[in-house]
Amino acid sequence: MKIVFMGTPDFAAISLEKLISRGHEVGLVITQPDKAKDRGKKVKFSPVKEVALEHNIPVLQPEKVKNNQQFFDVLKEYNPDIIVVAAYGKIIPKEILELPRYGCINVHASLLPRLRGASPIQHAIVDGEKVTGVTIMQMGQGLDTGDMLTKTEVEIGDMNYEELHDVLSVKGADLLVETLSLIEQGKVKPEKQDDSLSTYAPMIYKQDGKIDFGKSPEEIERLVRGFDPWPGAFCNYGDMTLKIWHCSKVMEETKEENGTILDVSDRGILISCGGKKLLADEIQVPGKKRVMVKDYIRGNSLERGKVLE
RNA sequence: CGCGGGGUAGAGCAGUUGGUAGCUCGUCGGGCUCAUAACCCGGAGGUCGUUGGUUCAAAUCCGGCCCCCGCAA
Repeated sequence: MKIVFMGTPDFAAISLEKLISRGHEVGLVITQPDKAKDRGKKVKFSPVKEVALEHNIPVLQPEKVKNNQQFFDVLKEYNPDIIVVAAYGKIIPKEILELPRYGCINVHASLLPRLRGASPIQHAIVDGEKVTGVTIMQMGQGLDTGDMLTKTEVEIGDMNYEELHDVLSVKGADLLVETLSLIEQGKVKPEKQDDSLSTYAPMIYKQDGKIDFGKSPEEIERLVRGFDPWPGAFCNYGDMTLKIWHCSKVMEETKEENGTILDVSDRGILISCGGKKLLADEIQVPGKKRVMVKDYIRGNSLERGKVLE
């Protein structure tokens, strides 16, 4: 089958790599335009573009895919049998979805209909899901609402965002290869999503990592874990931003104001939250690397009694 | 040229009116103790990111380069 691949970040790059290594005919790759990111405004290629270049596959980076006749014409001329989409980053118009013989399929990192949207991996953790996974679906109208073709499950356990992301990206790539072969053999059985069971995983912004100490230790721990390593959960210690990279819940009660530093020791910072306690043992301050609290307090001080906001 | 912080013993930090470096922890050895993440004594461990320059003398002043990180995108 002639395949067009549309994707942008690492999650998608893993799938693209897999397709190529399994000998699939990927003749065209679509990814987001290069952007000046990070310090010093360096222009970086998307991971998907890197993989495509490595294998000498033509890359297109249209600013927009909707109402872009020129782009549409190129796709039409290539005449793919199927378009594989994985975390592309833009809504794909109906005319493109209907262009290939087998339409467009999407690799989505959740067990649909749960966690539809832009950041299913982080939210799987933050929302407290026990199990998540990858769903390959036929793309149609609506956001991640298409018919499901195949699924694979993963138990979250105590994985953080990065670990879960890595597991899902590999599982997703494997599932994609399997699914393509099922499609070729005409063995897929599309299954409708039950909208009543759906949840939504909206795009994550840095500000979403702000810790609300009014929440329970469990919720805060999930936020910290789900946002590790990006964008990270943080709070304010005086006028300094304090990121918390790892913490655990302590099931003792306290009547101290939420956010109060109850104790500081080699074990970590004991913080009052939601009437209970949270022990943060790995932190980071501006300009420094993340570090265990026991190391941080060797040369820095954290005042007991101070209230984190 | 986006703004900014930083690279000093294994770890976290101090030391910038220039005079070859110090603290806490860890580590090694010894002591005390029923015992200890406690306490006492002693030791090892540092080309002060790199490279030029100024100087009698540079971690400390000046220039280039490398690397790490926060913000903003």
